[in-house]
Amino acid sequence: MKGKATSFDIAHYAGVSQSTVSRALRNSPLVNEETRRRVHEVAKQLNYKVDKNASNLRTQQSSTLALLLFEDPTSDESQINPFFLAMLGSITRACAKEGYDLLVSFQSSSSDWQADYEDSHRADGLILLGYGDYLDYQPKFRTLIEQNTKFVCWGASVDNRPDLTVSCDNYGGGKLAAEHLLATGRTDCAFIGDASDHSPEFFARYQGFKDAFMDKGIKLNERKMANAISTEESGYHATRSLIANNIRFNSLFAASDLIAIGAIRALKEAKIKVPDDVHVVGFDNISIANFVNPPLTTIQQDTTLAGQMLVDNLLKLIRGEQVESTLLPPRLIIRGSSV
Amino acid sequence: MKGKATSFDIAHYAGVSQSTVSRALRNSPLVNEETRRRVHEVAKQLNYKVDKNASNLRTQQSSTLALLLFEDPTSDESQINPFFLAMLGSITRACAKEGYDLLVSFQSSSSDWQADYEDSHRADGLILLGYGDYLDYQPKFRTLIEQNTKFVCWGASVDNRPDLTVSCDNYGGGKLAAEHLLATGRTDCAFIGDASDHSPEFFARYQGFKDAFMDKGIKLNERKMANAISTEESGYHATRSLIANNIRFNSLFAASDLIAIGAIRALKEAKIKVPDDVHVVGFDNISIANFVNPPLTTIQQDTTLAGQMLVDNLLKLIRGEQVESTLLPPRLIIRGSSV
DNA sequence: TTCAATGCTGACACCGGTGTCATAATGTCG
DNA sequence: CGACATTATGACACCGGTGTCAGCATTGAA
Repeated sequence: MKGKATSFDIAHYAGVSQSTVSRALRNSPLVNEETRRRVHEVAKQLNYKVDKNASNLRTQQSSTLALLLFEDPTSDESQINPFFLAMLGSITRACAKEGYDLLVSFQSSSSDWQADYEDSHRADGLILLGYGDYLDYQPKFRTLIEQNTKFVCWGASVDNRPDLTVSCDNYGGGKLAAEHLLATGRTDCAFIGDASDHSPEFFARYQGFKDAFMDKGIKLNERKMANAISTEESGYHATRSLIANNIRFNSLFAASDLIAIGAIRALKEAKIKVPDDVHVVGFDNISIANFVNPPLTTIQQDTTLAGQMLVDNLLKLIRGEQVESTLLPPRLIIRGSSV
Repeated sequence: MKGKATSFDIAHYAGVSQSTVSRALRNSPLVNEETRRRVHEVAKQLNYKVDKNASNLRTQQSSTLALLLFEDPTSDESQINPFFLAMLGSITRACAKEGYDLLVSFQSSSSDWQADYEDSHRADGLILLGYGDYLDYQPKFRTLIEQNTKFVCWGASVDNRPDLTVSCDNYGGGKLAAEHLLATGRTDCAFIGDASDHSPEFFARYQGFKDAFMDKGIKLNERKMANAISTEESGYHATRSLIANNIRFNSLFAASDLIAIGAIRALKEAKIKVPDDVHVVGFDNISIANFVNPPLTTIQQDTTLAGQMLVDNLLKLIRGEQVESTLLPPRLIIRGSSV
């Protein structure tokens, strides 16, 4: 037998027609039990596997999803945000559970995506993942919707289409962080992140945080804020600039764990003790968080659930079913950096 | 226009035959420049994308590679080894550079792989990634070779087929670690990892380490060894058991960074200071390594190069070209845990 | 006995491209 | 001017499945 076996080969050896082979292998109720068994038997012997290309071509679907991972262009290419890697893991598993394959692609430039996976029938739908820059993405989202491309995205919301988004309750998470710091009595708080509306997720975290303080009648000092993107480096520099400007605080909320880790480095360097002098709270609960010194108190996002929801919602969209907006509950993880 | 445009639609609007469209879009030299331009023009207007399934079916190749990631079954599913995630990143990028898509799949059980990606024409070849259990994998490797499946693997070597493996020079890396510890005068050394031949990579690291000590006339004490798989937990427990058995040492070589991080936790818990009392050296240079306390001295594996080599070699195999065994040079990264 | 219903199977068109071959148009040279 | 090479194009088979429809045998009801 040269080359791979085809359904015709199976048909030949099983003494039936190719049509019957196709039906038998998909366990169609139309075929006789005895025939079905024989066909399966032969197929196994010849190590036959259905040709996905032929099958996909005929059925016009690929049972494959594509994951587009948007990286912060400023970050080092080998240093992918561990939070997204955790998401990648859960998405992969969710896909496998649903019998879908997953194509993974890193998108470095936000201007021209390689979003033709669906057009070219390589994937039935797209999952977009990244700390979104809300403003830049909208035009592209519109194009995707116009072309009737099925997609869901993490975090960044899509105008008028809340059903396309799965995200953590960032606002609620910010509140949790604030309430924890308030409970420990550290009310003089700094914020490192991006409180502009460019980064909607960070913005929501900040809002929740601020509002929780407001509820207690405490107003955050705007001067005790510094912008940072989600990298250790950026968190380090932002915190250093606060310190350099002689800004004092006894607690710090970072918009992500990576930022928090950078902040701790800056604090240590300035001989400011964590948690004695400053309590630190991060966001994400990436795996490193437990191993830094001191272990980082943080707001956990349930990546397993998130991946599952992204995949579930996307499959529903593909099947044309109704999807509801999805907001996942965050959870406070208390560790050494704040007690 | 209902549904997606096909090459026949382009043909219609460009006033040529479908054959010509196909040729024009692939920039065949057979088609007239003017015709080519017109076809491209129409295709762009209709947002036409070649149907990958049809194309793949005809050409019998998929311009897709599949990555099978083998997880340590004992590790928590949400905690994927960061080293592999770094590899995943570089492999993805290498694939993109070569114009290949990448299918990602996690394999949890080592007994029955989902290795039918090639049989079903979903991928042209496989990349196997994991801290391999040499003995278990060999039969499966043989099957793959028998079925003429194109694959390369990281770390684990394949009987008689060195060309199928890309790995770090683990032996040399072990030596580097040893020489560094020797240079700092810490000759009373413990090893945490797996020095059996079940884990060939760890074994090679240990061999190199041991031999470097031998070269200086120092024989490692077999009692100062503990088995661990590549997780923080496992490293922690292994180290704790050494301490519990009252085994003393002034330096420690861990077969991986995760193990080293666990070891440091155990040491700290026992009030043993790093690096004052014990120097610690890990292996991998995962991104966490720089952020633990103290920052971890380690042996770096060049994941960018590794990913590139895996992809390059696999593509060569697919094209039927000769491939040579590939051993990547490790590099010592000195940080606070050993100075 | 006749006809309809049921169960099972085979023939065949079709999915949307790619590659081969035939052919028409144009140019070149002795 | 005829023989032939060159260039550009169209017709058509083909990749390996899936879905539809027709056909045949068997069974049951009228």
